Amino acid sequence: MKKQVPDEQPQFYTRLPVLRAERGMSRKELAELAGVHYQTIGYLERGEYSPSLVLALRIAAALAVPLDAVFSLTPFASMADQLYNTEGENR
Amino acid sequence: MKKQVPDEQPQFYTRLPVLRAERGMSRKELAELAGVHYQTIGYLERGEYSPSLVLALRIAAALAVPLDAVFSLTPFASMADQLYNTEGENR
DNA sequence: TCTTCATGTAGCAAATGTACTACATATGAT
DNA sequence: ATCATATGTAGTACATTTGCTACATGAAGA
Repeated sequence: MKKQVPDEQPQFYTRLPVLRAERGMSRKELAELAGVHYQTIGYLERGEYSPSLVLALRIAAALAVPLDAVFSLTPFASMADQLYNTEGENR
Repeated sequence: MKKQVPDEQPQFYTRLPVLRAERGMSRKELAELAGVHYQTIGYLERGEYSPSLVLALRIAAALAVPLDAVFSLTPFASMADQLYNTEGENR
């Protein structure tokens, strides 16, 4: 069964929605690229469960970025900040 | 149940044994750093099953390398080759 | 309005990850 | 010879992931 409410604090953080938006992909498209069910992408974006390593690797490959750019144990800084904002402490 | 014989071709490749050896860590030590059971590390090194994303991230963190340096969907080139061998095609 | 597409919610069934315990073997040190 | 450590094998139990199906909603367009 899925988590109906994400009451627990997240096990991981993801840039999936951002990266997908940047590429103008729907979940369905990304899912097909990664070879998974399109609902699975939704569950990941909503943090309803955390993926397996191979799924995460396939997603990163489909987005053409290293895995650490998509998933992390610690929160991501906004990419805009990283690019344009000197104040951005986190990487 | 675990895979007794790795008859299927691997879902992923790992440098875990090499990296662990370089650091002179036992599986037990690494397991404690990553917060998992020490048998779990063994299963991963033998390719008996593939980890969850968070476990993989914790292991990479314990080894102080990016995840892509430890796990990959495609085979790794030897680090020695990468460092000393111009012929090394793969990264 | 009707249709399509993207997204959310709900549930079930099957596969898999992880912890844990126990035991076997090899190696190195004392 | 004994002991400790590192590693492999086996098996059980439980939680979680994943695929899949179905239905609801909202937005965009014809």
